[in-house]
Amino acid sequence: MERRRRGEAVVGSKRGEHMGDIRRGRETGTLGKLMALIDLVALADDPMRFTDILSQSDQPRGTLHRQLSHLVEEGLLETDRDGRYLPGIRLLNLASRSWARNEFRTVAEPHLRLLQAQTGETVHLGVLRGTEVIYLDKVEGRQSVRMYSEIGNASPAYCTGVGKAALSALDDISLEARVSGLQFHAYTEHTHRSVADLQADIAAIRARGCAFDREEHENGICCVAAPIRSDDGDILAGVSVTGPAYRVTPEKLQEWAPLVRAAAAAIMQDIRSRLGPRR
Amino acid sequence: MERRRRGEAVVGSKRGEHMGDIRRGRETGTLGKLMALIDLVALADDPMRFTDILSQSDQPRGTLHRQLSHLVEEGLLETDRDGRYLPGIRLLNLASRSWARNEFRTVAEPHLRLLQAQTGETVHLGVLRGTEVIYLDKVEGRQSVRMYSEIGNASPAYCTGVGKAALSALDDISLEARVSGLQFHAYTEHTHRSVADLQADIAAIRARGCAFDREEHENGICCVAAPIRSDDGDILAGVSVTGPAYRVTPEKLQEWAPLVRAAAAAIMQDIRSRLGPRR
DNA sequence: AAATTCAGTTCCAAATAATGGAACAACATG
DNA sequence: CATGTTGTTCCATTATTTGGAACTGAATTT
Repeated sequence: MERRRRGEAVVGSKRGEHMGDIRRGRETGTLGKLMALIDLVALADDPMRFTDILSQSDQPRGTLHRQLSHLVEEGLLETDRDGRYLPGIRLLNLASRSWARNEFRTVAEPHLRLLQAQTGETVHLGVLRGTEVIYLDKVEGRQSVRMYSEIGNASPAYCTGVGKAALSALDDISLEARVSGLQFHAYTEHTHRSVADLQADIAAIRARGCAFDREEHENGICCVAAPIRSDDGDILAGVSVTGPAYRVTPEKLQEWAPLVRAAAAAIMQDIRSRLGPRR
Repeated sequence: MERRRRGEAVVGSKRGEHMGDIRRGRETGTLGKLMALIDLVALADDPMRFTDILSQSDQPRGTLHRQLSHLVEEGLLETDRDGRYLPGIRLLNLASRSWARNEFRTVAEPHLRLLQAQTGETVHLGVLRGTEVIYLDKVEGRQSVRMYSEIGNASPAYCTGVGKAALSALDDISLEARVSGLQFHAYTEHTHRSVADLQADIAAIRARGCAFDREEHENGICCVAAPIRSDDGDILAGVSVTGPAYRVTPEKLQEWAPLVRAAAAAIMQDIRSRLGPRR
């Protein structure tokens, strides 16, 4: 009668907390199963052999084979010379358009640049998606390392400045709904360990108007972030200034807080006028 | 069973003309139809309303509605506040992984940096896909503008240095197969107008070991590029040095040609040793 | 205010594509 | 050579997608 549920049992295992997604309920049929496969391959640390995928997706061999063939055919996956599966460059191509014309990002960009100029440190823009933050943009200073590696990246909301800031813009009920049942991974000794920890922090963030990340996600990295929210609650995001702990001292964080809040406010103002209210 | 490679007949030459819309959808069943929709939305210059999509995909209303719902559900598309469809950020997220762990790109990266340091101009790495080039990486000098906008971008092979270089690494038969029937769009007054033009250029490129682009794609932009090919022909790509015509004079192009060829050679060598022969 | 168009949504029998089991290659490995 | 491992193909069964039509709801016209 009921076919087995896709996704759930399959994808999550690898690295704890991916998929804070809120897509319980609706099924997307064939597409959902294929996306679960893409996720599986894309999230893996190495190219996957057919058998690896077979063991982690509970599809029968024949079915899986056809599914993968279709994905390869469409360029969403590729095979290396050993026949192992990798994410395909078609994804890159689709993403570049998604990025270049993202309205929110476009509107925010000048403010990110200003904030970068004011602080001299790296500025991030990220949107909340479920309980993860996806970085939409990044403006770096002089010592530019690699850019792309961060854009499009998903990180847990509970241990990043942008993520916590965005969460703080939710009302209590929505917040509770999102974070309850969250798995906390101890990235550093400062990472929040429980929902209670997180909620306490978020109360402080609300009072203060900005979030701090003092080496919660990565040792030696600190940031200040402020929440961005559209009036209709459609956009839930954050902007942050990030840098190495030795440069970004607690005093600096305090000093930058107003600037970051101002940037967030300016972005919200621009959203209001440029993107307009719901028509 | 000899499936045909997709892309060939499809590749739009221009931005505006979203390829044959519903390409031969049947190849990958449901997925193919959905991907055609994503393409449609991603290639459009503006968000599309339901009706816009309806008129350009020959699906019945009910079907289209469900398809779009599924795509939105999976985050591949999004709707703005007017209900119009846009590419979704999930694409960005998937792509960032695709990019960060792309073996070829990773291997090439240090050589791109070296070439950038040697010339001081922007260095590109692109792979050939059908008759388009997709840019995999970019290393810029001082006056860094925006990065992401180029990575993942697809451009016609016939009017870009990287594209022509990559094409030159094909044997005559494969080349003929790819470029015959190609539509030539006159981006500038120097853009090739016909297969014959292109083939003549490619003969020269083969003899010379590198390709020039003297304002063929964009006015005021010139480049030198060299082909990259793996022994098994699996990888077909190119590396280039690009800059504004006033800085990148014909003499400079000549001067850099050996450097670009050397970079390409070094990348090929690394591919040979690092990615190893077919196991 | 009623009528008409337009834009989007829902429904369900019929068409079609996906499924899953099993058999089949192709290649290592003991 | 026997045996296991990995990947591929086939096809009756079954589930999913399809497409036409009917419905909503909002804007525009009469």
